[in-house]
Amino acid sequence: MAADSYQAIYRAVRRIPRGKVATYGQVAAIAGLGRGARQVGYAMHALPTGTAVPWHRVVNARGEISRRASGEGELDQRLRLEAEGVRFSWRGRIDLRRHGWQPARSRR
DNA sequence: CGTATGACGAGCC
DNA sequence: AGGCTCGCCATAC
Repeated sequence: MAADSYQAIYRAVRRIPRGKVATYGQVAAIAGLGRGARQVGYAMHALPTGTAVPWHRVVNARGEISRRASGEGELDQRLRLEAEGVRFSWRGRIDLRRHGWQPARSRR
């Protein structure tokens, strides 16, 4: 089984409010992994189909949907986000200034 | 226990 | 601006 780290990551992802997105690095920091952004990606990849975790709200630091082995998931993620009101730019990027989730105690 | 891998990130060319 | 390389670190083999 995957380590508890995954559970911590999923917990962090669940905190992301609807209509907002968080970066892998951000989730990693919240989950206590620090710079384990890659591990977050791993955890997402390990998610089963039909999971309750809002994995689609996790994007990379550029506000784009990360490239994965199976290209299908990318489209699914975009559709889910748009359904929540997240707007994509013509280049397929999300405006993090607008949809980027900012957990309490964090400032910019 | 050592090596390889990867849904990332920041830096350099 | 766009593309390539190196670094971080947990998981898998």
